[in-house]
Amino acid sequence: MHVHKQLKASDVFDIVVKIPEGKVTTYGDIAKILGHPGASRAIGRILNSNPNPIVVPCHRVVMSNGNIGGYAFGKTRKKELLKKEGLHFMRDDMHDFAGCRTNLAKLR
DNA sequence: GCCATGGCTAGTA
DNA sequence: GCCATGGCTAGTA
Repeated sequence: MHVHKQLKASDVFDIVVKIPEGKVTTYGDIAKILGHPGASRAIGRILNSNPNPIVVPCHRVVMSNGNIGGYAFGKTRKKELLKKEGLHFMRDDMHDFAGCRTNLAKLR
C-alpha cells in the first residue's frame, strides 16, 4: 500500500533541457507537471546530481517565491549565469519573476 | 538524517 | 519559523 511510482531523474532533466534561455521555472512546477506535487525538494536533490550541467540548464530552476534557490556550484555562479541571459536580481530575489517564468505545459 | 522546497501559521510593527 | 515531503547517503550491526 501507499506505493506510488517514483520520480525519475531522467524525466526531470527532460523538462529542464527545454527551458528557454532567459526563462525560469520552479522546483514545485516541475514536481507538479510530473504528477508529484509534494516533491519539490526531491526535484532539487535530483538537479544537484545533474551529470551534465552544460546541456541541462538547471540554473534556470528557482524557488517558488522568486528567490534564486540553490546550485551545486554556488548561488553566485547561478546568478551570474542568469544575469548573462538578461535576468535581473535584487540580492537573491528575481526582478519580474512572473514575467520570466515559463509555462512548462507549453514547452516542446 | 540530510537537503538546490513550499505552504501555512503566528504574531511583530 | 515550523514541518511535511521524497530521494539519497553514510555507515551501524
